[in-house]
Amino acid sequence: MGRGKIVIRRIDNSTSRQVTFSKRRNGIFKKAKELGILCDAEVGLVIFSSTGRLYEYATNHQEYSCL
Amino acid sequence: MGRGKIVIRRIDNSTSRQVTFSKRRNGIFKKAKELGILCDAEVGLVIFSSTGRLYEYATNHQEYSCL
DNA sequence: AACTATTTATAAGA
DNA sequence: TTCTTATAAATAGTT
Repeated sequence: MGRGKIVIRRIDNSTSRQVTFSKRRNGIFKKAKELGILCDAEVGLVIFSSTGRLYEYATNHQEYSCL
Repeated sequence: MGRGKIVIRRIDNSTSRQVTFSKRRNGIFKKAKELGILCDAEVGLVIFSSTGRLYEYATNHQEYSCL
């Protein structure tokens, strides 16, 4: 989705790769949250960037079943 | 995305919820794969449906660093 | 960091 | 349930 169609292969330019990583990481986290809410699913997502930085998400449908 | 705009809240109708789950699960797995390839990232994704079924994905950038 | 032209995902319908 | 398609949403390239 964008000005041009892209082929899914490693982005060689590291600046472009970092920009795309940032945009798409946000996108997939949003999708994960939506899936959890819409479909009452539990979702865990863990991402390591190529520089080794960690990003993570997990659904938290608060049940408090033991209170 | 679709014929109408939706609000992000739990889908009450279980048939609709299942259909949406199936569509969006496919979508997010595709996004996970693309992110891994495009950005050379490592991605792990685990999803439990509301019926308790497990779906999972992890990148596998084959390195064979110890061969 | 914004913008926007375009591609992609998908909600609703068949 | 698989296919279609109108429309919403994501995002690639640009500024």
